[in-house]
Amino acid sequence: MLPRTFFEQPTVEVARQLIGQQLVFGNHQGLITETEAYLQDGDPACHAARGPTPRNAVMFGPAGVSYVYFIYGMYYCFNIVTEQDGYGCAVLIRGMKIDNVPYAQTNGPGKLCRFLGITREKHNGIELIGNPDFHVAATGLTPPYDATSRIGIREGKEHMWRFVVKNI
DNA sequence: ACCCCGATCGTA
DNA sequence: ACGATCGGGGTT
Repeated sequence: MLPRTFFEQPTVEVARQLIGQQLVFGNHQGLITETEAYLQDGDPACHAARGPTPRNAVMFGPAGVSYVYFIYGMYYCFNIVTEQDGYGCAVLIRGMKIDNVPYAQTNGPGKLCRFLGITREKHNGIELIGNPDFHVAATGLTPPYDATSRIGIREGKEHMWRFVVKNI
């Protein structure tokens, strides 16, 4: 299981290194295939860019905790908080490959939450460190990946902070 | 109290 | 490339 110190690293580095690691959620487990980094400072696309609000509060807490938000009136997105306590940064988990599950069901942030059953009501602010039911485990894999602009944002497209495995 | 718009998805 | 969709966050 990845320690808290892993998630306390710079957010872009965490997003990179999460590619190929194993996400465990209840009965389900799979390899993370796509991530995006969101930074408090100098990143207007980040929910925490304008300071703490009820929605983004957990982003400002300790690293290694889940941040789940509701979007477009019908989808949830799952993030893992990064950096030191007090800094509003996180990595959005955009996709994972689960054995015997068609990738089309887990290859987007909304689809992934829908498949796993992740909701803000139940899964926002969950501690992932030392949690056997919900955590990220090291695989030792370092698969090749592409770095691209992030999806669905207006500002901050100049940052290549989306990471996707090359061979799915 | 309310308005606007979004870290999406599916189809064209 | 674009339209559907709609709850709720953020500001009034």
